[in-house]
Amino acid sequence: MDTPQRNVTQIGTPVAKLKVENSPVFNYINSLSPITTSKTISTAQTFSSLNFTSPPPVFNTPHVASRFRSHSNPSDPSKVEPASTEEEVVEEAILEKEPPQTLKNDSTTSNTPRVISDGSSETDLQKMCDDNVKRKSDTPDWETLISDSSDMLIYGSPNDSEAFRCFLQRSSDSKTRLCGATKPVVEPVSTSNEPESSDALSILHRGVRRRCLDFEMPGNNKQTPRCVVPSIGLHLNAIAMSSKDNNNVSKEYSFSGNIKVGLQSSITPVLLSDNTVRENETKEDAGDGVEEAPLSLALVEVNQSSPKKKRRKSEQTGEGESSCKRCNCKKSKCLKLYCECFAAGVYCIEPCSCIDCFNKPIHEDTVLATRKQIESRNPLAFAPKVIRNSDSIIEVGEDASKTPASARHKRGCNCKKSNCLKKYCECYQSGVGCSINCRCEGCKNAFGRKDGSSFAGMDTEQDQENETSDRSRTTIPLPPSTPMPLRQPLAQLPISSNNMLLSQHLHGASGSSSLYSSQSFRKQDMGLFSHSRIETIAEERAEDIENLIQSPVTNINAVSPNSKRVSLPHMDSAETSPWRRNGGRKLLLSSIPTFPSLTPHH
DNA sequence: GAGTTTGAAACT
DNA sequence: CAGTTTCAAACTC
Repeated sequence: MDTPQRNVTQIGTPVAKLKVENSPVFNYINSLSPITTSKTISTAQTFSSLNFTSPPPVFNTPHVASRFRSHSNPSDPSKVEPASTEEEVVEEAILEKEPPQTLKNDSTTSNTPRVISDGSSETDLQKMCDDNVKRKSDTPDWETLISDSSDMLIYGSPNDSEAFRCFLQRSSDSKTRLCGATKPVVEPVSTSNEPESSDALSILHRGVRRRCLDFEMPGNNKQTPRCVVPSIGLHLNAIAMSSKDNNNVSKEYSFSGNIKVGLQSSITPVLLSDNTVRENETKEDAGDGVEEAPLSLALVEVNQSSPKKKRRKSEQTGEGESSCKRCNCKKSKCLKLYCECFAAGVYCIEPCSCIDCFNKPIHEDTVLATRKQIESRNPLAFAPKVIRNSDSIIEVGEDASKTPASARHKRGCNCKKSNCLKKYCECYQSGVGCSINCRCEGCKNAFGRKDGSSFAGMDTEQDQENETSDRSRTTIPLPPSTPMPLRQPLAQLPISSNNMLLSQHLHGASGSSSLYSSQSFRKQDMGLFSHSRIETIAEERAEDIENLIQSPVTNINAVSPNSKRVSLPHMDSAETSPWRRNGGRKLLLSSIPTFPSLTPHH
């Protein structure tokens, strides 16, 4: 291993050249197809096949290679030196221990980062992903290992900034994602100067990945940029938020799980500090600061019993205790969105009371396939359901102070009988007000009515006075866990929007041109940045975060031309979605394209 | 804890 | 795309 690595690494340096040329490795490399062959096209196709939109022309991101290098270098840390992308790639290929596969080598030797440019189908990618995982770990027990080992092990992303970087990279270069998919191993370490631990981390990360369907939670700086799950990837959200117990949080899927959990799960309207949240989430990891929300949550739950009761308990008590989603599916095999775990992008875990569950690492393939299928039907199926905007959202005819919530349910609810006053209502459940996206009847959402005319406590009852005015007057039941003021700075992260964008991008939303994609990425990046940043500075002043979030774009998008409340631009991802029936929404969405290009927020 | 209600998801 | 069915959570008793 050392030899090849060294040689390869040194390729390009005059001194080493002679040695290298005599090296078997070098010979081997020479025997390969031209290294410089660019497979950008095929790569694009690959993405296409994956339903990814064609990646922006930002392909030659060296980091991709470097990222992969990380895990392959542990054997020779000293060799970790700035090398060209190609070199790194080759190096890795060699270290891969895998027989020289034409395809792979082709791709690796191309200028394009090691995206598998063989045009393999997503299925293939998934397989490859699995293969890679297996190959690298060489032990099928990682999963078990991971499960057994505490999350401490798992979330060892040593470098926040690295994670963040990864996300940026990913967002700016879909290829990276693919790479990640094909190379599930996380390599935040790659550039983190921790070669000696890279292996372990990789392993751990893999474990994590297996633990949850999709841990990409950009906001979670703790999270390793495990450019992982082939297809999806978007459920960043999910995960963390998975805590259904946090009534309000449940479906928010914010990037910054920590923050959001704190925000919404909290009984108190006060934003919980990151620490607070952390404590609730994972007491085991207290202080560790490296746990990832999802997993930690899951782990926490493992220690719990009677999911349902616990959940209710939690809800009722309003405890900030967050936990993973726990389902109770009986017929869906936890492979449908009915299943909260599945919907949240996490595997079912012990506390789940599901029957015949397939949503487990063991059935990873099935899960992924199913997800893929669902996403093909609705690209945003796994996108955050709640879009938490920044304060920029302007409530029509409302004083900002009256704004029920800065967040809105992506698709809106369709309540008929609950008046949006019960958790049947997704808006209410999420702790957000109904919006024009909603098709609810007799909306009395305590967090804000569809017409944006009321807010719990200050409900004027003027509108809708006709119907059940008495009811609404009586008392507007608040959700189990008292909703926090949704205007909390951190609660307004444009998080989900990113998700959606990502989603769109990944699934090649119709008509998404390169330019568009690029813009999406911009947004994404921006959002990611925001989130990551937020994560990173979780303890910094909220105002800072707010500033961070309130980008021009956000502001612009926050308001529709007619000043009506508008969903965030990412909604545009659903612009053509068949499942969007609401005409009003379409109208709003149509205005999106007019938004000025996004500028890199960082 | 069992049964009912509800609305999202899935299906046709 | 609308109507219907299925499903599981939320809720009630």
